[in-house]
Amino acid sequence: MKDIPPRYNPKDYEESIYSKWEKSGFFHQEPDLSKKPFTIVIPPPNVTGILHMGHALNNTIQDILVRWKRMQGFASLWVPGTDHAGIATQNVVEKSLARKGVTRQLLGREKFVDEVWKWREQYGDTIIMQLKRLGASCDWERTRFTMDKGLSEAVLEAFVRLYNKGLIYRGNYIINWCPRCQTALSDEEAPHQDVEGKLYYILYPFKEAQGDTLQPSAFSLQPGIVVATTRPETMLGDVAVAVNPKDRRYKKLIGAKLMLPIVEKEIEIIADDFVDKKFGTGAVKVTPAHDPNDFEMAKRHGLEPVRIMRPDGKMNENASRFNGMDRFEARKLIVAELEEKKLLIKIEKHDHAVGHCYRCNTVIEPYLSLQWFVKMKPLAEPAIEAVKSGKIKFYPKRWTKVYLNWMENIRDWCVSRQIWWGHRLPVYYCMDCAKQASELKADRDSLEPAACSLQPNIGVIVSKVKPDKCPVCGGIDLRQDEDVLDTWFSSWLWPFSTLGWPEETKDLEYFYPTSALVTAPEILFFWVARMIMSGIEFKKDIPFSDVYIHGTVRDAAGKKMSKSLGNIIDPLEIIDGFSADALRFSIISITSAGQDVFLSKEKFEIGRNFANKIWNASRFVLMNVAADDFSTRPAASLGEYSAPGTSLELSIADKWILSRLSRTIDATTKALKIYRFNEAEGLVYDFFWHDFCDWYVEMVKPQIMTQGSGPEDGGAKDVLIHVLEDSLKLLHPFMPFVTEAIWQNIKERESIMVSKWPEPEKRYVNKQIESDIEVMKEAIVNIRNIRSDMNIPYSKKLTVNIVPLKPGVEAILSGSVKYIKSLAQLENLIIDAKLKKPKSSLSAVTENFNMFVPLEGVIDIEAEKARLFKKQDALKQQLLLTGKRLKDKNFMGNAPDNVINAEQEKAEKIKEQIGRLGKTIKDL
RNA sequence: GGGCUUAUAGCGCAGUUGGUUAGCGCGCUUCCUUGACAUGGAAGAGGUCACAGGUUCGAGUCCUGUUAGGCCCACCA
Repeated sequence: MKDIPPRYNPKDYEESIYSKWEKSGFFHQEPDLSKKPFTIVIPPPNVTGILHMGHALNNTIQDILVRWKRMQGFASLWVPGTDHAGIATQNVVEKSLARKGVTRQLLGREKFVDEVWKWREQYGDTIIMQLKRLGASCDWERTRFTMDKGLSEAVLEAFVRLYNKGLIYRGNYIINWCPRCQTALSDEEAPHQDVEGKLYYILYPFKEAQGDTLQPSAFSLQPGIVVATTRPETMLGDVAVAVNPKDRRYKKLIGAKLMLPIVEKEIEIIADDFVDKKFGTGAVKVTPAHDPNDFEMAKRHGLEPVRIMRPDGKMNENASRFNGMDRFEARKLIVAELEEKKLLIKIEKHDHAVGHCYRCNTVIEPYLSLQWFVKMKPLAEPAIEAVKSGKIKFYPKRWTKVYLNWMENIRDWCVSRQIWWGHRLPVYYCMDCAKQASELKADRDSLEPAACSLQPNIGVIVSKVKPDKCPVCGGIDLRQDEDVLDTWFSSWLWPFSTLGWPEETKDLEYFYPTSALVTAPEILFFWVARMIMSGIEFKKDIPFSDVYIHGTVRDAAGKKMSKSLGNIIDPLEIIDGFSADALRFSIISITSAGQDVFLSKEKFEIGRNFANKIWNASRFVLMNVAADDFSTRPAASLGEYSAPGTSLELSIADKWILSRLSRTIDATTKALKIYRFNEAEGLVYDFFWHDFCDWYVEMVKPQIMTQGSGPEDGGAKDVLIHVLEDSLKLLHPFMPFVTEAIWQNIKERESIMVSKWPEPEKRYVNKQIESDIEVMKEAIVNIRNIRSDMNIPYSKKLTVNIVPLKPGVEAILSGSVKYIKSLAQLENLIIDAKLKKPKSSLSAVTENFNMFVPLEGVIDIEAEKARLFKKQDALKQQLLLTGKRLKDKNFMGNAPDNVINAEQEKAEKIKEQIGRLGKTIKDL
């Protein structure tokens, strides 16, 4: 037997165990027709990312599932990988180039993309390597990247199929534009944030003075109409002012001409139902190129949009003397000018939600531009049905509603991005056709205002490979679209693209649809909903049946962990300081079904302490059971001990722990099935620590340590081995390293990772014995309690008399005399219904029994009495004081009720204590 | 504005379909280095389950309302 240190030192094991698993090929899974598949796909982390606690939680959960299913005999596959994170990665590489004084424009597209690939070669595996430290049992041979050849093929295939089905179109619409990244973003990529803004009230004068009657009655400063806006600079692009047709204040003004200040352009007052009479002044400036509502309104009224900004957020030539100025700078100057001209009526504080770029947090500009969109309604319908019908289930359930609500109000998806890193659109423009249409500009690396009126579909060829010539005119001057696709356009294919789609591979056939998806709520819309739609569209089947959504990891103050807040707890630091098992165990223990997780470093002590407990309990078994026993007395043969007619009857303790084990296996497995990870973990924790260590090991210690191995120990060693092994198996998905370290320590044998998940054994379940043991524990706890009260050390053996009060109790206690004697350190235990209270004895009463502990000769009765009298006197003094206060008119008249109540309660408690002491003294 | 979610011991949280005495971890008090483990063991103190109603034989759990947090969505300029 090896020397086992009394501390579990993770550093001695984690690395070597992981590489052993990897070398043994345990992570790799091929289709295996003799087994059922269990498949999960990793939510592909951003390739620029580093492992944060959200990942740690997410991947721990996935690893628990995969390891559990693997042990249950499933062909358990976990496909890892990363996505290319177009904007984020491009930003990172641009930043590092900037340090060398190089811009991407200087480099040119091709060379820049080369640079990004180089970067990804160097750093792209960081997060994958970090997952290994966590113990993740992914099939690394299958690691995929969204820019891989196969996955890129899938992207083109999907795009072309959707286009041919009429589900992809190109058009001029208001999209979310990030002036810093200089690209369009989807609605999901431009989350709204509340900001403190201002509402500017601006007077637009009538073209001519038209007499007093036409002056708006509420605003008599000058003849004109007052509009309210949060973005005054956009007035340069105004084409009208709109009022509600039912608004009595303005009814007569409809059709009147206004002079747009600063620009000095004539615009008209139009009527539109969209306008809310109650907001602002009830009159809205209409800026179709910079506001989605205004865009729609202008369409209804046949007004041409005027774009006043360039892609970088600076004003353009339509902004006259503000040309070239930053949008916020222009805002200031325009406001100043309006004020000077006395056209600025007032400024109000106005808090509202403004879109921000999810990559760089720049304020989004709603911007009219020519982009590619996916028509979502037709895709959403079957995806809604799949969830409504229960084919796809969310855990916890409540996310179903969130999903359905979003899907039912889904809007088209802008998928083109004006960046270089990503899948270039499989779209080609025929320049000859374009010339004929005269307006088309296939070369659109700058979004000039003229592009607004492009006719979208002339000369457009969508094809996976570049065609030789234009199918319409035969022209050979074809140019590919400069844009790339949204990264999520590749991620949404992940469940099947990683298995080989569009080819019909064996993997795809066997592993698709996958079993479960584990993810954070943040990407429900980005990713989960879209995967469901793409799965049904391209594979004609749902991508997964279960979606488990875990909580968001926050710091102890409830803030989301983020680099900018500096409240990050680095998982790798925790692994180094506490162990991977501690990280895994702790993070699961504080994560109840889908609730957010509040983290602080101390919480990892739970896991570290438990790992150490497992280590030491196992150490005890290993030190007392010969290595041979593990093979010569296999746990599987346990059953025969309890078979009738055998000489080796199991003891009550053995039967009890086997019953508890069996029920723990059952409950744990059930909890895992419904994704209640913390419950499953808690069950094993309680069983192992409190049933097995605190009671069973203590109960069998004497016979294990005094007798040799073999049948004469009454089977306890077999039970000990059996329960330990099953416990380790139950713990393995949660704490893979420590359980494997022990497993390998027991003797040379195969990994616990591929051992069989325990089955509950009905024949061991015995509720009667479980409740009997509770009575025994009650007796022991009561004796210990008296010891504690009287300060009697364990070295002093006691004699205890018990009077059973209920039928059956005598038998129970008589059957466990040896346990009570050893666990409570008794000289003698007398169980007799006719016993009377001996003198100088303390008693305990429960519904099952009366207990007397004679203390004559054990302690110095007189000295103890003296000590208790002294204590009682002190309490009496206290009571007197409290009583005085309660009679004090001054106190009672002035003190608040709660203080008086507290004082009264205190008095009651002291009285009680005095009473108890009095009884003890009398008993002695 | 719509939706979701939370309120249980000093702190952080469990408590599945209503059912004995409401649990766990940390912290606290007292004791113990006993032959697996002080990252441990034993004993203990500590709760009007946010508030107000209601349903029920029975409510921490279900319903309604109130209060206070948190999150997500949303085109009132």
